[in-house]
Amino acid sequence: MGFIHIHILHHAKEEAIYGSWMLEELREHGYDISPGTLYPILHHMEVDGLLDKEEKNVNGKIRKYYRITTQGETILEEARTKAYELFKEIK
Amino acid sequence: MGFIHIHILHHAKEEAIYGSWMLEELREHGYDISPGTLYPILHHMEVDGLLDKEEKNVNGKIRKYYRITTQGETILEEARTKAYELFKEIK
DNA sequence: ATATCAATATCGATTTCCGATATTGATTGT
DNA sequence: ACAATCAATATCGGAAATCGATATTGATAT
Repeated sequence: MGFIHIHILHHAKEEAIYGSWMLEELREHGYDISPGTLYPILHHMEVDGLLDKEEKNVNGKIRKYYRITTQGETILEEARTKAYELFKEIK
Repeated sequence: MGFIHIHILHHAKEEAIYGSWMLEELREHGYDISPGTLYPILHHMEVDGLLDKEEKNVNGKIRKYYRITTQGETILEEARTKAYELFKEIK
């Protein structure tokens, strides 16, 4: 569970997200993640029951939207707490 | 530059640190880092000029203390700012 | 000398990540 | 109807990071 996972869960809780949007979001915060890293992570998190997938047709293209699950929210809270612990150490 | 690096720089700024102490410190915060990961990182950060090494005899054993360098402080500040950016996103 | 002990170092195996390229699939133009 | 288009997603071989079990170090005590 790295920073990327936490961010995915966080945004997937606020609204439905999709891959390339998430890539752009992370890039804006200085995190250049490769698509070859992100997409497998999204799949894995779906299989693990942290995300729900819904396919939507947007401008004639299929886009896969992910939303957080109840289990994902639990994991997010745990990860948030842990990240905060670490962060307050160094701030 | 992951979280581990930031923590190393942070603690090496406050006081001289050594490998196994750092391992314990991270473990207490739920980060189980392998010695096989940490020691090469310390060496690398020394070569990169972020840490200064000083060997000391403690209870008849040689211990290698690391302190942050001026360059390391610069890097730490940058990393701290970036980490804060990311953290305030998810808090 | 040699046994001891914590700390440090090593290295082959595993896992994770990169990034260039391929694939997908509904729409548009002809 | 069919090919071209385009953004989004998927793939996969290579590179890099990490693991963890084991080896090494070196001053001290016996």
